[in-house]
Amino acid sequence: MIYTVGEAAKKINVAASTLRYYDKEGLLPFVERSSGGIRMFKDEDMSGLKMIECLKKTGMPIKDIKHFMDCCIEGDITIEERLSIILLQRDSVIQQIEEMQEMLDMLKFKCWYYETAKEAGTCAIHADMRSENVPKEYHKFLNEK
Amino acid sequence: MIYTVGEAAKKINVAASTLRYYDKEGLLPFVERSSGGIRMFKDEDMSGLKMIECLKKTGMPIKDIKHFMDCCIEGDITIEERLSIILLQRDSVIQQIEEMQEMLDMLKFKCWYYETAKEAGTCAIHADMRSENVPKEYHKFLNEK
DNA sequence: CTACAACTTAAAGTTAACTTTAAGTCAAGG
DNA sequence: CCTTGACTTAAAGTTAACTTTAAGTTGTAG
Repeated sequence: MIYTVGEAAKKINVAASTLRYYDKEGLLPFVERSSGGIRMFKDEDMSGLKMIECLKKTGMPIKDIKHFMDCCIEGDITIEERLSIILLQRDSVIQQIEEMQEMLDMLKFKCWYYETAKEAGTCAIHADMRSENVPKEYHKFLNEK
Repeated sequence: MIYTVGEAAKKINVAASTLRYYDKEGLLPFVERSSGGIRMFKDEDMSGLKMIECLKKTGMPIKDIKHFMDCCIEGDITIEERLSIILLQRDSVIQQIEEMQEMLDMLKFKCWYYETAKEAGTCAIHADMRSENVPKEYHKFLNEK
């Protein structure tokens, strides 16, 4: 199956102009062209696009993604380099998830805070709230003065 | 305890210029000034900064954060609005974590892919790899042709 | 063969979130 | 009182990642 830039873009849910931009930046060295110059995305190219999306969504800059894709084209001599890039990215994602989890905990605390305030009709309820009336998991968010 | 902009910035690990920028954008309506015009961050202001950091790190645009902080200043009449903002942000973070988890799964698969290729000395090992030699959790990443 | 939607490029424009610069002011130590 | 480092503002500059525009080409359907 062959896709044009517009079809490929729809498949991975980005704008066609984005794929053209990626191509210009060298992220798509694997994409071939028709005799008339039209980009032809093969099925195997789509997994390349998914890899790009994965690296992009996990915060890798375009330039670093280009480097990785260049390594892919270079072949087996870059296996170790690619492995170490992916290992670093994996660790980065683990950290990002941890940080997001902390942020989620804070937001959950704030949900509780505002739900409690809503019931009471005022945020003042929290000014003299006693520790034992605050769920344990939220204690770390209480203002230490 | 009172902090200057530089001290407050250090405490939450951002640049002082960033806090001045936030102030200019209206994110810090709670910060008071000395008679000479110097910003004075109180201890309670620091938890406001932490809230801003939380919203920023979870992808909320500066303008929306400003709106939230404005609501905080407005008082109890905005409790429901603040609650619904936080609920939406909480749901957004849950989705973001889910997406990151999917990306992590893909990166773990790629780690396995390159570790296997490294041992074999070539990525070609994956061309005719049989499904039963691929760990189950990675089956979803195998190219369906 | 012609129309037309979707493709092509280069170049300019956009947006968000800062960061830097320049010129000047504040406040604490000696 | 004076120096000095950190503060102040307004305005300009930066960066990344696109997006839009303009002018032209390709390829398919009728």
